[in-house]
Amino acid sequence: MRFDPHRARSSTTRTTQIQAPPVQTTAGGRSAASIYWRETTPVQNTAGYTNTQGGVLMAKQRATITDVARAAGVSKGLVSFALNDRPGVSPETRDRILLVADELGWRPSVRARSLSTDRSFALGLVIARDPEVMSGDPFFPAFISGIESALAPAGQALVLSVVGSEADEEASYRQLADHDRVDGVILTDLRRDDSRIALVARLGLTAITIGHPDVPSDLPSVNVEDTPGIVAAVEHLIALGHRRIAHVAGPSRMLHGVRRSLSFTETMHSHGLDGGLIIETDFTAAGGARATQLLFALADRPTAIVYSNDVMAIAGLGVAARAGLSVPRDLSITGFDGSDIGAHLFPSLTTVTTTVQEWGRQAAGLLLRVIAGETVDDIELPPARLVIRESSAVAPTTPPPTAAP
Amino acid sequence: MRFDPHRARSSTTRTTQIQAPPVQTTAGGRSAASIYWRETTPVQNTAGYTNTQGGVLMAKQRATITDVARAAGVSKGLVSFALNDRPGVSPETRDRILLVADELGWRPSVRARSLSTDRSFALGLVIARDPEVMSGDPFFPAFISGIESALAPAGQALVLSVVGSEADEEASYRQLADHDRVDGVILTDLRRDDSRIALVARLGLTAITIGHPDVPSDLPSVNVEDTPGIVAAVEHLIALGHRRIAHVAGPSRMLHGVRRSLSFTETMHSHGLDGGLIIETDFTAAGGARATQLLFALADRPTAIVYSNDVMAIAGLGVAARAGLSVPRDLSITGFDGSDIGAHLFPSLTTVTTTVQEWGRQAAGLLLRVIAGETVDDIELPPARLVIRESSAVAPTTPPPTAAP
DNA sequence: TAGGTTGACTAAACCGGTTCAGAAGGCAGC
DNA sequence: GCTGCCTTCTGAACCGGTTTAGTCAACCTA
Repeated sequence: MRFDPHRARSSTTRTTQIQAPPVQTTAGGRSAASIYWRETTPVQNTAGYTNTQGGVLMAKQRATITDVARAAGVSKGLVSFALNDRPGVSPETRDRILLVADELGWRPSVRARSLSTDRSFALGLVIARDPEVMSGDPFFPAFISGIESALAPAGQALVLSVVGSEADEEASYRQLADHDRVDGVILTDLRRDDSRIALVARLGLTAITIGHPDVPSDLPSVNVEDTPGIVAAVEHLIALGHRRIAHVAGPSRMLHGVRRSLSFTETMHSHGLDGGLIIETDFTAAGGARATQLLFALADRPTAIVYSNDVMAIAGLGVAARAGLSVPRDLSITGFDGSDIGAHLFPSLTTVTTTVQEWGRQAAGLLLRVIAGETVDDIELPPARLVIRESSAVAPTTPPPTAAP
Repeated sequence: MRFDPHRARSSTTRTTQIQAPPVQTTAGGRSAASIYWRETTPVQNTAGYTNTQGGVLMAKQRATITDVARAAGVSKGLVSFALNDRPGVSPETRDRILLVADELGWRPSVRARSLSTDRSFALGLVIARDPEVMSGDPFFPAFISGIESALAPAGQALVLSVVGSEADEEASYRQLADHDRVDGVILTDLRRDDSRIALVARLGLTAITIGHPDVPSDLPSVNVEDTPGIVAAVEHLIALGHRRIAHVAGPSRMLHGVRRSLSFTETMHSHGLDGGLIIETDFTAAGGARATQLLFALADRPTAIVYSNDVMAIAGLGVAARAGLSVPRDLSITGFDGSDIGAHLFPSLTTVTTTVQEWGRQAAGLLLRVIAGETVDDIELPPARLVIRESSAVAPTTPPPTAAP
């Protein structure tokens, strides 16, 4: 066999010595060395070879398209045609090529394909959240798991980037684009006047958004109506006799935060109530607790609080209990997220739930179609809906204790 | 300009028509079309070109190494040498090449580099958890954010795979390997007799583990001692006078679950107490609630419960409150995770905390060094430590109500 | 002055795919 | 028999890097 520098090179990077000579191993050191065998499928890979050379076990190489071509007695190009279901290949030849490819256990090299087709076969998701906020937030695990369910069958991968600040976020998108890591990105957690809409255009990244941005955007989107959830929560509380209802909102620079606040106010108005009190905070437990304390300090504290996520609502439950208020007797509370834990609290949490996993699945599917060049429509998912549990009940008839003379 | 099929091809995939002719757009349909400009840096990219052809705006192409070579008046190979800091390039030439590369805004193509060097410049993480379990679990967000902090500066990416079952998990690793997506993977959530140790070897994936597997393994690992946290929790409770202490454990097929259970029992024994009661469950809120109910049904119910995660502990607090037990007066509770929300409950949750983000950072760093071929040592991180809050207090002196005649 | 060495550099192969121009052969039509 | 066309297939270019063999001039040594 001819000595091929490349083959040798890639082999040594793919293999390691059976036993590192002691002299190379520093005391206490350890290398990740292990002998392995690149797995091949059914029949023996005729293109593979084994060879010990200088104590190095050569890894069996994966079959390439050239191996398939040689084994099938045709040219590389024809193999490519056959494998990509393109016309110009006779049925018999096509079958033979497919058979041979299968026998050799051939799998296309995503790397080579990427280089020649200028595609990455991967999608990107950049999450810009303080880890502290992300912990306890049930959104991303479910969302990512939904994305995955659409990606894996399509042979695509998800490149995830988690950054703490919005400055790092831009760098992250830039790196994805500069390195051609992904064929498109999913923009989530839209903000007011979100600079990412322009950024992805500048970077040449194909993108879709979760929700409609508030800036002109050509990007397709997957939409979930938050508002029916908030409306339902507020109307539920009003129906229970509550009149002084407060809203603990997420950051107002987040679009969904704004929308929830807005629909909170609108619903209050449409029932002839004043706009209600809105406290803006940051989605963290600490923020939710602080906001709740502020509300309790008011002369006429609200009899109900609509929180814009479950973590803050749970913290609110804690603050209420600590203040000697009984929920729901003295105070009703609603959350937003439908997180699992809410059902197991005492009192269990009335909340708004959405099918986050489905968002992920639909978003990934949509983006894949856009990348494939299809003409797509925006996707509307079932609106958020209210789950009534124990933390909401009829408004107290007596004035709340703190408002008593 | 010569017509170059490849350039034309890649251009059309990278650009879209300024305005899709109405006839191509189905009613209500919308394409993600947008004009963009692949961003280049400082000086005008002399290799770029603009051109309208048949109504299609050609994107400015990114400078390639060939462009740099031409502009610097040297060969491709020499440019590669200069850019990779390899010997054999005169200082003046090197400087000139670097200058030219910078002026052209040249960025190496990760794709081309991947193909020729047989590396992916990415790490993989496969998470096999039911999304329901993952929601509310503060581990992964923090862990991933730690990984990212080590990866981004190194120009590496994280390929994440979230699957629901262990069967899908194997397929996921297989796909990462088959597609050469990553240079290595981080194995977390080790199980008893974990098949992944053998799997990654078979697949030829470089890997590290979080914690020591219970099977022979050559893989380097990042280790965090769980046990001091559990030991501290149990000793804390014993010091408070508790004698009947139960443990609500995670699945026993998970190694960390086993270790926590074991050190629970050992600590009990070493203080002359019986092994305590251990209920195995699944880390979900529902599981934690169920286990707690079981414990309450006992004739001599425990006066303290050590939960192996915070979600279950929080559910336990709910069950206790629902049963009319006051925590910590009638029952002490400890969690495990140090999740944010625990500090804001009433009573706030005594828990065990670890620096999960640091695990991620160290794990990614270690794996990168292994991939780079360095000889590495296992990494030991600071052990978990107990955070005492309000949910644990002196054991009740009177027999618990349910045990009363 | 011939021969050997060194340093800087070029040319070309190579990674593993995709794509296109064109060759070869078969067949129909005139 | 010639032309034209279609189908099937080959050969080669190409994506954008990395790496090696080899060229060439300058310098050193005997």
